[in-house]
Amino acid sequence: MYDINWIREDPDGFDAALAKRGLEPLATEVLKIDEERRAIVQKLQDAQAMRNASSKEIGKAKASGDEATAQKLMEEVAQAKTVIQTGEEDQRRVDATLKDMLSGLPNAPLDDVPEGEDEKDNVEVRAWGEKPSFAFEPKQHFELGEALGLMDFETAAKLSGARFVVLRGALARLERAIASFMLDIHTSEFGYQETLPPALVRDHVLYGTGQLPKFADDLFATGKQSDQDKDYYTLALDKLTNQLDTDPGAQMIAAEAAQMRNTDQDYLWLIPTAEVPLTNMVREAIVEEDDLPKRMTAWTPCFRAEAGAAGKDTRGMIRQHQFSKVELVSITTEGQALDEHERMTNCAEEILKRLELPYRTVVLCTGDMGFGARKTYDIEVWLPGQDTYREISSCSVCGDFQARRMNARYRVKGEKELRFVHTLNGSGLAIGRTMIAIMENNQQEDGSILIPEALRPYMGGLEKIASA
RNA sequence: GGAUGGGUGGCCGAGUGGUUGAAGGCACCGGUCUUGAAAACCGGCAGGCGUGCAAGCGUCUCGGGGGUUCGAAUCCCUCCCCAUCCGCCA
Repeated sequence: MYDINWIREDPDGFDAALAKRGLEPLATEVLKIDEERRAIVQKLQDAQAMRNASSKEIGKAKASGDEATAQKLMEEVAQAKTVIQTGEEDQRRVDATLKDMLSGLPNAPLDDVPEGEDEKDNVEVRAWGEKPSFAFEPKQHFELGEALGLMDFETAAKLSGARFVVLRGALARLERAIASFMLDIHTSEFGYQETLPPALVRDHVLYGTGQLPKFADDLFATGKQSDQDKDYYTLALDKLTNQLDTDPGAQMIAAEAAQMRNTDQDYLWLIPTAEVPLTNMVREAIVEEDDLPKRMTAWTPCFRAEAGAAGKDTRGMIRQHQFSKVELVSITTEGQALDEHERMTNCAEEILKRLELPYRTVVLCTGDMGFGARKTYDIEVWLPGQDTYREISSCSVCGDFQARRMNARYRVKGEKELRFVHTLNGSGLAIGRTMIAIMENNQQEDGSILIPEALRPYMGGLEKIASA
């Protein structure tokens, strides 16, 4: 969410930010509405001031028994009332228009973010590790996993359809081992507090981090009131429409149906990432500057519907409706945010180093960045089976974009002033993709997989995953 | 799912129609005292929006929306949320 004051001060800067995102200029339109809004507010407040002053006078006049004056004032106030009523309606309307307009806009990229269309224009900032060489043709993770009998897409499809997987035995344990390993490092070495948040959240929480209102199609929603119920109430309303004028009973039923349809009670969303609950920990709160940065990490399942992504990465575990991830979130002051971004990215990279997995880090170009980000580093791990780098972590600094949506602020030390916190999030790392990388990089000619040294304590000392 | 009770400033908490934007306490900030600290005492301290160079002024906000009234934290309607007990349940 953009600061309207900033748009007023620097409309060209605002339009330039939108241009970087490939959007048409909007400043003129926004400022026109803003001006309209201020005119409405001014008029409304004048009327309210008059009403308030007169009301006090009425009180005094009545107290002193001056009924004539009181009566005259009351008539004046009655006239102001219509002005107030329409003014309030106008303000609500124009506030909503402005909010709709601004809340659908992606965050402004920082100046040092490269401009570009899509992932082709991302810029590599560093690479680490040596790609393994094989005396044989390296396989893809699903070939290895299925051959081992520990990765089963067919059974998963029976249970849940496409884009799910069943892991068994050592691979199932590997998921747990990787997650524990990551959490241990982030908590004991990097100062993140381990957190176990809910995986179901309310819609305003998703609005806070920016998934709603624009990306509802990428999410799974759950609820006791099903969509069919809603359709039912809608249908009932349609059927009743032509009876409404004549039948009071129909009116009552229609009112009830309308209410049921518009009620989102018990309606929750599955989180697409732990970023959502972790970042929202500070929503509607005022934190002390001394408590920042606040660092949290969580291992959670993540759920993504990704309606638009059909046909991409259909084989294997790369793109699933459910996967788990260790997430990093930092809540910082304005001044801390950029350093924290570098730090967080290093925390994520450190995991790959300890797992001895080659990777590169890229800066996403303006066209490839997520909705809420001002700058994003993607860490891409080398996958020899696919002969390519694949994203395994995404670390973003969001400025105060999410904080404005959440109304999350901090008190500047020694001052009265409140400011919006700055938020950052990063994967530290995606578990499934880490598993894939281990499998493909550490595969042996016989199809077995060497477990990285660092993980062996988490695997009960197991050194190699092989078929029984 | 059933029954009740609630939602007030950073936190706790008083307040049932007229200088109450809100007592009191805690926290925080400044000061007096002290070698220093604590304690004690004095003072300050809600947020948003509008306007103004600023001091300030105005306005809104006591969960959200609507209503009654000259006037609402206070009365009415409605929605949301929370807590407790019972039921169900890992």
